Amino acid sequence: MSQFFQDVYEVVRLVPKGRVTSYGAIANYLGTRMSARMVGWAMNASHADPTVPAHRVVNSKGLLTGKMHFSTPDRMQELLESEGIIIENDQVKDFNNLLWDPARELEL
DNA sequence: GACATGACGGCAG
DNA sequence: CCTGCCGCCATGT
Repeated sequence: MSQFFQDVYEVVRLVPKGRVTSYGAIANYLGTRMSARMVGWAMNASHADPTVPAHRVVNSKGLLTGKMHFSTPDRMQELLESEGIIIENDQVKDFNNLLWDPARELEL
């Protein structure tokens, strides 16, 4: 496993329950900045690591773009709603307020 | 080795 | 508000 994966997983695991983060936020925090694709790629491999709350990772608009990669397409929404997050039309409601940006939250 | 693709993001039109 | 294009880096054909 590359250090990149471990880093991504670690950051995702730090996301508090009931909060979400975005690929771009993680990419920015890791330094890959604009290469959010790599974060998505890393998440694709997160299947091997169940300790990674991948459902808390959405795209910059709060859309559950990766829900299709879970056991069932509705699994992601289920998990999020069970944490108190409201999903509306495959999108995190009040996303801007729930967003947990490591580059911002961890810097305080 | 070239070309297409992807859990993305930002900017231009 | 919606579309299209480019950048990014690894993977599959």
